[in-house]
Amino acid sequence: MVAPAKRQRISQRGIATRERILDAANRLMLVRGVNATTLDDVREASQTSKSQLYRHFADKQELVRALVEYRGALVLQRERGGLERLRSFSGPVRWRNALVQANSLNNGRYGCGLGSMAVELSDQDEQSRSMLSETFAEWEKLISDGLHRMRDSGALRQDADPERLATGLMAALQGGYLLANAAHDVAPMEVALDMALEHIRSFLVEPSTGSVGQP
Amino acid sequence: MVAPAKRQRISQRGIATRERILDAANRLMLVRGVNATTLDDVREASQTSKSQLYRHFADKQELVRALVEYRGALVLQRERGGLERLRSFSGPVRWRNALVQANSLNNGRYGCGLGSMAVELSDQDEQSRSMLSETFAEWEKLISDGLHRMRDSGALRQDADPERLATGLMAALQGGYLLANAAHDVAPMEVALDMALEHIRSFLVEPSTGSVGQP
DNA sequence: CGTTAACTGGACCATTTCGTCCAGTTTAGC
DNA sequence: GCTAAACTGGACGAAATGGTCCAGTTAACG
Repeated sequence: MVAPAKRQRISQRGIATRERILDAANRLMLVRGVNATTLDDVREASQTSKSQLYRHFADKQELVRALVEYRGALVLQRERGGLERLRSFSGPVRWRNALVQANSLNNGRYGCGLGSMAVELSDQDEQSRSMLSETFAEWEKLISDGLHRMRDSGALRQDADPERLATGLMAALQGGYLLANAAHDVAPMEVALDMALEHIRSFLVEPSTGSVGQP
Repeated sequence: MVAPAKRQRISQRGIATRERILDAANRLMLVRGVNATTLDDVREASQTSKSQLYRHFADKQELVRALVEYRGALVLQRERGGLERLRSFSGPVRWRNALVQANSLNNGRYGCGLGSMAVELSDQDEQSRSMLSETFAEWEKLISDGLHRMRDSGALRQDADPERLATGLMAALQGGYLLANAAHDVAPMEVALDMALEHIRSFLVEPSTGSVGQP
């Protein structure tokens, strides 16, 4: 006989507090990294108190895991918008331009919220690693779905492998973020993405003549 | 008038101790990350004591900076061997195979010693970031020098841009490391490197017909 | 409205972690 | 060999950090 699950009454205020904590953790941990951010930092930035942190999250690890989910949802939501209507090759190009522009606003700093967590957490918390891996897979699927559509519509050759192309593009993006962050310069990210797009372009049925990325 | 710099007498034993500390820090921080590794961890793994740590390094930050140099020297030394005699396209392919095989031994875990430090330190210690950025540049130069030789010898077309190709290859490598680490599977790294090699291959004067990476 | 549980602020505790100090040992160089 | 400085072990201190507790406030719901 199982004890009836104690139903948790949750108020609007509570939800808002939880959101405020996650948002503060998100911002702080993006620039300082997860391990270098303390709970007191989060508490202060979120205008809350210790007991609230521990009411909403069992411990720091749980907060971090919640942040992994939070960021994953943000990224996937953002990407769905940009990738959903991939049909011609101009789609990936616009996608590239948006990412480059966003990253150039901080001169290449901070990198990808998911990628940096993956580096820091993969060998530290198996559950976070697995969630991040899952999120990357979904992200890649958004890309490969678009490439599938391009192939079905005849824009891409039949021998193009959307899954491989999507993985390559994702690796170029993550590697580009990493190098751009180290250099404090968005240029390596541009070069990396252009390489991946060029690679996709080589599978177009009717390759255009212009080079990628420089209008 | 400047006080004469106090010449530091250094013994063989001291050198060995310093080396032992760096080696221990290297191993520990590769798997746990820099911030999650404590000085006590390093002390224990290196079979030394607190006072020795602080004799050889002013503080943790200095140890980390020394480790950045240490790893940079290791990687560049290793890479010089593999990249120095790049002449034909089989060179990069062998290089790829060696990296993939090494990474597959840990099922994709741990990633690149330089890349992971770059993610963790770039927004935390400007000096480390700058050293890492410098090391990446030297690494890329080893690659681009090889590509230059391939171009001069007529293997690569004249319109190939060795610097851009090298940056793209490095981004693919780093992104591949990152995804492989998150997935605990070397496969994404293979796909990423193959994409970059395919891109280089597209600049060959006489493209071979076989695909890259699967013999 | 009144009761109950969610919520809040912040004092407080325990541990971890960086860093210091010092008494004793070993080594380099004369 | 002798001496000075490098070297070593480990006890110790102080601050940072994760985590607990509780008295009081606010909101949900009959």
